[in-house]
Amino acid sequence: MTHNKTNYIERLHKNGYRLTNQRQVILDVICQANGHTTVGEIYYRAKKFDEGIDRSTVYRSLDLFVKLRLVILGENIDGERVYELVKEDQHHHLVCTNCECDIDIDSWIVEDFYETIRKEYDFQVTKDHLMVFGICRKCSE
Amino acid sequence: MTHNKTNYIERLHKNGYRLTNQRQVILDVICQANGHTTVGEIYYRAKKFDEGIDRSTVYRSLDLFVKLRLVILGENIDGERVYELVKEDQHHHLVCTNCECDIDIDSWIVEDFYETIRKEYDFQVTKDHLMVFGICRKCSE
DNA sequence: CTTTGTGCAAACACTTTGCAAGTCC
DNA sequence: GGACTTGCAAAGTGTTTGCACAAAG
Repeated sequence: MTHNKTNYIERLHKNGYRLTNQRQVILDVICQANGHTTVGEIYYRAKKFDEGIDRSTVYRSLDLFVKLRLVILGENIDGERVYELVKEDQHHHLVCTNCECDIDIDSWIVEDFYETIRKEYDFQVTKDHLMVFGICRKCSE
Repeated sequence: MTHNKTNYIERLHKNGYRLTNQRQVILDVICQANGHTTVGEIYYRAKKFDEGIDRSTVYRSLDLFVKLRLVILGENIDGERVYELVKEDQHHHLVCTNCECDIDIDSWIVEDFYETIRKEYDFQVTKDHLMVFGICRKCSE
């Protein structure tokens, strides 16, 4: 687990929520996935740690985590929701539609892009997590 | 209707598909919407022209239009599918999450961004239609 | 011991599919 | 006429909700 335990326990408690075993498991699973994971995958993996866990619990926990900004909600190219742990540094992704690999990109590239948009159109981009789809080097060879 | 009739009839016929009244209506409706429209909205509007039209027909037609590249499939910030007529020039969008306005942006801005990604990561972006969410000038005042 | 969270089951919304009847070319 | 399309109905998915019981603090 690379995620900081005390940090998210605190975040929950401060906001009047409790740390349950299920929430623990779900966070761990998202962390393990180390990238973008779908609800189905999270549920499937969570079952290995807690056989009795329910889909609704997964949905409810994910909603909560997003609200508390512990995880980020995005979409993959099929339009499915994908979840990912929040990290300290903003980052963005290049997702290959062929091999499904996921390359983190330096945020300056995206920042520059957003900055240009702000200058040209006076438009403040709020989405802090961009996913760009395409073909990676390996797959284009 | 700003869309070119002969053009899409030809496109259909060339690929062995027929122009039905329903398909006509659906294309017209997307054209009228003049921006991104959801399936629900398309269905709702199409009903005004053809009371008997079925949801499945809308879905099937949209799939076909996307396949024939007559319309583009995207997602709005809620993850819903949105459809839009293909225009000659590539373009991209700034969508305000507050007032829901939709600003077309010059494609050079996006091209530059994609080009940087290609140079830095050898990654060929394939998505030709980008939607960036944020707050527009009016709403930020 | 009080409040929050869970599992269960049912409801919901959105999308897809098989098929007989209808329609375009 | 023959292949392509449609409407209908039903089945799939994925997600949300109400409620009684369980668990956290």
